[in-house]
Amino acid sequence: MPKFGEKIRELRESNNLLLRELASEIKIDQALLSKIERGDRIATKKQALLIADFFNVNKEEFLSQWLGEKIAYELKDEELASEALKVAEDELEYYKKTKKVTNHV
Amino acid sequence: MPKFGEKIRELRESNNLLLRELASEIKIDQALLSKIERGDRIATKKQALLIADFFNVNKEEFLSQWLGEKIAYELKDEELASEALKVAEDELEYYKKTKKVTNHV
DNA sequence: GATACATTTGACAAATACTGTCAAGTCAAA
DNA sequence: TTTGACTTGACAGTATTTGTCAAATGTATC
Repeated sequence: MPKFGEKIRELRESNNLLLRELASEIKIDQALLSKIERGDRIATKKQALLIADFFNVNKEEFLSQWLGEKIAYELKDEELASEALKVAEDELEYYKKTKKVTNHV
Repeated sequence: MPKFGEKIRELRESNNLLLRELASEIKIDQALLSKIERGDRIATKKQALLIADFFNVNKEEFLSQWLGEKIAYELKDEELASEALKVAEDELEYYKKTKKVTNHV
């Protein structure tokens, strides 16, 4: 399932790094990185950014994949997932038009 | 913004119910219901179901709107929201094909 | 403007979910 | 059967979400 995790694994392997090595570069536990690559856990945004930086890949694209996977993960057991995604698109579209600003994190 | 909350409010008002009355019917605090209608809070799935039942509306459609709003709410401050939604669709699509079963809730 | 009623808002404790970590587990190659 | 790479499960600590209350705001009506 996890496109994002696969991508990380590809990057890591094509750079001849061990889990342990990449984990240490980005300062996370290798067990956690393993889970992220396998799609058992979703990386945090911060982790995704560290990885993008480390491999020097397109940040927007990488983060979109990260966020997309995060959503897919959340919806994986929902029967109405694809209908919901359409609703979400519409709502965000409409929301963007009205340019409303909400409480930021 | 909140299509889902608006929908509830329309249902409630067209049935001539006060916040307090609907809240009591579905056994939640009226302050919470107010927030849900206004999009300040996202209803739980259980709550969405109770409302659908109470008003006797199409459950699939209603839940899709609920879930869609939940996602939209989560993405409201993300710049890459729409790209991410596309990624999520692809991933779920691909996931569906492989029919893998994960740990259910 | 005072009263009455409906709704909204803010703050908070309690419940729930997420994160990182460790130790033990599997697996493959030598 | 040892070694090294990776995976898995369990758990404490932390962060987020949820429900609730009290106070605030709005809105007629007298």
